[in-house]
Amino acid sequence: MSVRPPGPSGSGGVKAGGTAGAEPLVLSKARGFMILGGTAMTDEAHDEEEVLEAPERGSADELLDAGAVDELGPMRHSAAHVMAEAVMDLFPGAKLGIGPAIADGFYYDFELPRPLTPDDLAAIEERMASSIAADHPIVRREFPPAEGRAFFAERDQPFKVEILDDLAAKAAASGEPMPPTSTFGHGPFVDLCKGPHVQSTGRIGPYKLLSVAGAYWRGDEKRPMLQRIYGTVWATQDQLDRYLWRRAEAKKRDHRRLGVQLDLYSFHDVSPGSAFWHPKGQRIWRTLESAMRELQDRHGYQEVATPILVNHRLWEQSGHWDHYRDNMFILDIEGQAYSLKPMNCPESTFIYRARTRSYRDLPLRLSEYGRLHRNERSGVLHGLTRVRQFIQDDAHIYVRPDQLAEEIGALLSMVKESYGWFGLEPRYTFATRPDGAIGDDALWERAEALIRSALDDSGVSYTVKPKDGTFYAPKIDIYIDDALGREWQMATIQADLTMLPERFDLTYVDEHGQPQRPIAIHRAIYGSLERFIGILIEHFAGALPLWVAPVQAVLIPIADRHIPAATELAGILGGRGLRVEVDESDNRMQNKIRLAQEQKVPYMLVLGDREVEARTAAPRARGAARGEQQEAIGWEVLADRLAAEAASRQL
RNA sequence: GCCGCCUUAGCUCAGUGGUAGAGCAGCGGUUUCGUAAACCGCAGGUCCAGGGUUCGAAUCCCUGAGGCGGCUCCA
Repeated sequence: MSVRPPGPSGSGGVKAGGTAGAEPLVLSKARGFMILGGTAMTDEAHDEEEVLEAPERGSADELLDAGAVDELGPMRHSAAHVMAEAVMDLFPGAKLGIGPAIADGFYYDFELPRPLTPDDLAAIEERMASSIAADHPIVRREFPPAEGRAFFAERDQPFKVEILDDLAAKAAASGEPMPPTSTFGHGPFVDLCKGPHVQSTGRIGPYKLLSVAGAYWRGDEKRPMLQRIYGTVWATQDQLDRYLWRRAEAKKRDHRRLGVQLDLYSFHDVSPGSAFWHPKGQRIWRTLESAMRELQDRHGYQEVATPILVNHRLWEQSGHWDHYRDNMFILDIEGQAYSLKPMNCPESTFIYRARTRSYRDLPLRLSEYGRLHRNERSGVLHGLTRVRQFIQDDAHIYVRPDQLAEEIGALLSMVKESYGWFGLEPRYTFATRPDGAIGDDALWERAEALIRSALDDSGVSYTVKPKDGTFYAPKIDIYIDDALGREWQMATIQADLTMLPERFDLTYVDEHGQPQRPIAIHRAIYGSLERFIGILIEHFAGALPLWVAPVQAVLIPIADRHIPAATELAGILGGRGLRVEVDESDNRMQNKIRLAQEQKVPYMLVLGDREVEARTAAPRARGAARGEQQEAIGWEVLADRLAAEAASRQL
């Protein structure tokens, strides 16, 4: 069964995913699933049982960022105004916050006498329709500043007045004259607004209101909580339908849903924000961990392990007690405050200081897969991507200042290599000193300059996030988008001249016998293993590449008499390090295939009388089209091909 | 943490004040099958927890927990 995107067929301008990664086994190309393209798929409507098919190499970006957005901005902004008009109409006395266009739509914030319900959204949508049908011209009007303020004050719009007062204050501070108050209005509605807008409300295309959410006024949790209505609007009904369809598809590849469906992990309220890893999920984990260990071994890392439960004195020394205590789980043990470690870094210094370090010892690369606990506020927990306990592929690298740039270069290449194993495209940011950081200005300036030049030397493009560094170090952060377009931080590379080196008084002896300060690089490449696996599952819609798949092949005996041969083949494949299962159930072959397909197993190997006779098996790739059949292949050749495909980490 | 919504069988969900339901999964039996669902039967429930209203609560109210959508936060 397939799912069908709405709209006319063949008109989608977006590239489809590639084919299933099945070159060694499958002669004809498996059919890629066009998750965005307009290729109409078959079948009647299925409700609960829709199978999510993966665009094999489709990225989250393709899934959500399809379709040009920029030219839709004015229309979306106008739609926000029309929605505000409708809300003012239905809720007299509503106070308006702000209402911008955003990617794929718009929102508007309101202060209302009561919470909105889904029925309200329907009523607002309906009221919007009449304003759009009336095709009111959208007109800009300027007022002298005082008049503008009075206009919104008279209409009892305190948030608008606050915005104007802030503009006035800013103008006064800079000595510039206060600009005139710009408004846009249509029909009876007037809003403080710089524009631009479409010419009239009739130009607003098909729209839909999506959700209501709370949002602090001006993003400040000390200010009132407003009600934010999110909506989407497009130039054509077809575009709107497609957007809604894409949204539904993205939801289907949510790792929280797929984790249950694929039996990888679960969450239980006895430990909110912490995953229970099932056998198959743990296999994914081990695969990723051993791949990273291998990469680290090649790059001269040494693995260490440090305690999880630590006396708070350590955190006082590191600065966490002052800067991070709210996020730490603290326990009283015989009258002493202990904490579950939220980071590995301070403890690595004990290993550094275990003996006198020579300049010849550096770089000293200590890696650690330690379990970390962070007390995240309940409202922010989110599947595997925001948890309270997790494991990082962490490392602390102690270098001489002259070695920093080269080491960062090596790290960037490790990121590139390992993300390439999954076809992920990282985005880089450079985060600078935040307010309230520890350490003196000179060290920060030096650290930031060193990172910046390492970044420039490496040739990667990056954006700067001012004041987004940690309290002890500027950093390079690497981001990925998930299936729903949310951005997640993955890898991080931090150049620490202050916390570990200064607060723990780390030294090495230079070639003149003098003590010197090393620099500590904190880095994690996957970042949190939990988060990385969650993102991977969404990226591949659960259809993990052969080398990561928890079950790489299911052997399907057609009848019970074929089970012994299937078991024998499973032994051969297992002997080659492949993870395989034999389906010994008394299901019919078709059902065995269906179940393996639903579990997104990369290969199904069918054995019937012909195959058992010839000691072959008929391979079927997960991406194969319905009805597609492959020629049987001899067991040894099959084992060679599968093992080679897994070893090469082919996508 | 804040605002709103949600929580019924292992999973997906129906049930809006009057005897707790379906499909899938599970178990038993029959079937041994050629590329995405064989057939018959059985069993399965603290209707999230606690309190209240009512003759009677899965259903209405209150409190709490967890989840979802956002906001804030995210070393």
